[in-house]
Amino acid sequence: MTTESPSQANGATGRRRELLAIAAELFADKGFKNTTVRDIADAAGILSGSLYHHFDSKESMVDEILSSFQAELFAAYDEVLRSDDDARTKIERAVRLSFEAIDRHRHEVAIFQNEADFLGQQERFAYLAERNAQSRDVWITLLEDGLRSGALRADLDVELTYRFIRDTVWVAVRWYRPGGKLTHTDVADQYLTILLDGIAHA
Amino acid sequence: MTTESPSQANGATGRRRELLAIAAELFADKGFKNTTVRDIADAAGILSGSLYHHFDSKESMVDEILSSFQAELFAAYDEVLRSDDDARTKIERAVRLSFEAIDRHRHEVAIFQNEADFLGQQERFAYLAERNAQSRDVWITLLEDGLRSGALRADLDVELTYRFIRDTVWVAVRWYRPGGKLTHTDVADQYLTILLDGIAHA
DNA sequence: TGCCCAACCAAGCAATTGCTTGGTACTGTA
DNA sequence: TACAGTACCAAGCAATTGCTTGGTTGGGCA
Repeated sequence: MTTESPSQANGATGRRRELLAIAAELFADKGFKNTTVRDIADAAGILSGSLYHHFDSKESMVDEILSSFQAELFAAYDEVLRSDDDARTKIERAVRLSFEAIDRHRHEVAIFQNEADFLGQQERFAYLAERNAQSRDVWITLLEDGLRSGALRADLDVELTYRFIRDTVWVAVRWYRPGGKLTHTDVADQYLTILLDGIAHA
Repeated sequence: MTTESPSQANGATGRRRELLAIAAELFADKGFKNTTVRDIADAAGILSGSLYHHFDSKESMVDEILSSFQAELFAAYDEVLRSDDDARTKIERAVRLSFEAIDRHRHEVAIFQNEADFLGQQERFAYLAERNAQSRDVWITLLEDGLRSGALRADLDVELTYRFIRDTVWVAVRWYRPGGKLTHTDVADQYLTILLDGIAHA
């Protein structure tokens, strides 16, 4: 069915990685559906048909991009969850970790942000919805721990707070640029200041 | 050029409004590029070619949807700016006004959120970038007034604070559902609490 | 009764889309 | 030197796309 040899079916080839990186940038900039296989091939300096030597389909490209990124991201979340830091520190770490992910994998984050809803309708991408639920579990756990320990104010709506944090953190991928004036740490510092203590004068 | 009679060229026809509402829902759900004229026509119960009796092109549909919404939204911003409320009240009003816009025009907001970057590249949609700059001006003004008056803490990065607020408010369109358990006022209340005073226990 | 006109249909065209097929150039290995 | 395997090209197909064209329907008005 596939033209890959067994030894390379895991995508370890250098050329595969290159092509996936090129595709990821285009998917992030123009959207998955709005990026053609000819766009990708042009950017790679080959003909569109040649892409099918490396990949089964355009879908399998975005699949590989998203699933490998998600695996890495959730490994990081798990480490925070399992640490013995106090509740507030865990929340801080989870926020910093997310901005760092934007810094290191902006294309992947952007694709997930823009295409998850649409792709998630297909069975092949059902794991996207699962990962979303998993992410929610992480945050709800962290926030409820914060409430219990007294680190967070008691009148918070945990579900809404989770949504606000998630939205603000991940949508930053739209404007954050690695190598720009602000580092991901700068952004995380400022956001944590506002999130924890508010913008109003004390 | 167009098949419209002079008396209906402004889009006041009932049928035009219906078709635009149908198109707006589809554009919001599936994306502009990913919605075909046949999708729109099917949802309206007509054939795709019949759409061109009402509109010049698919682009002119999304143009009409976005430009009329933007006009309404910025009229509301202007009213807040020109009021003689204090800085903190103005910020609160601007936030509430935005959640209310999501409640009343979710399709339009969603389209603007998802397609502005892509559409804005075309000259026809240059006004989207202008509106964006205009919105930034409004918020930067409000925040700087807040700093000057002492309502806001002095160590804020105004530009970053603006981005956090803008992102959190508008991305709520992804999960807020009119008629659901939470009203737009509930959401605004909770967000303003967090934004102004933070989530940490005092 | 005759006419107008908004609203729509039926059919199809040209461009673009994802993908397929059969073949070629080059490289490393036995 | 023969062979295997990677990476690619050249050409094109079937489906889908936005949009066009010429014609039909039915209600309102003089």
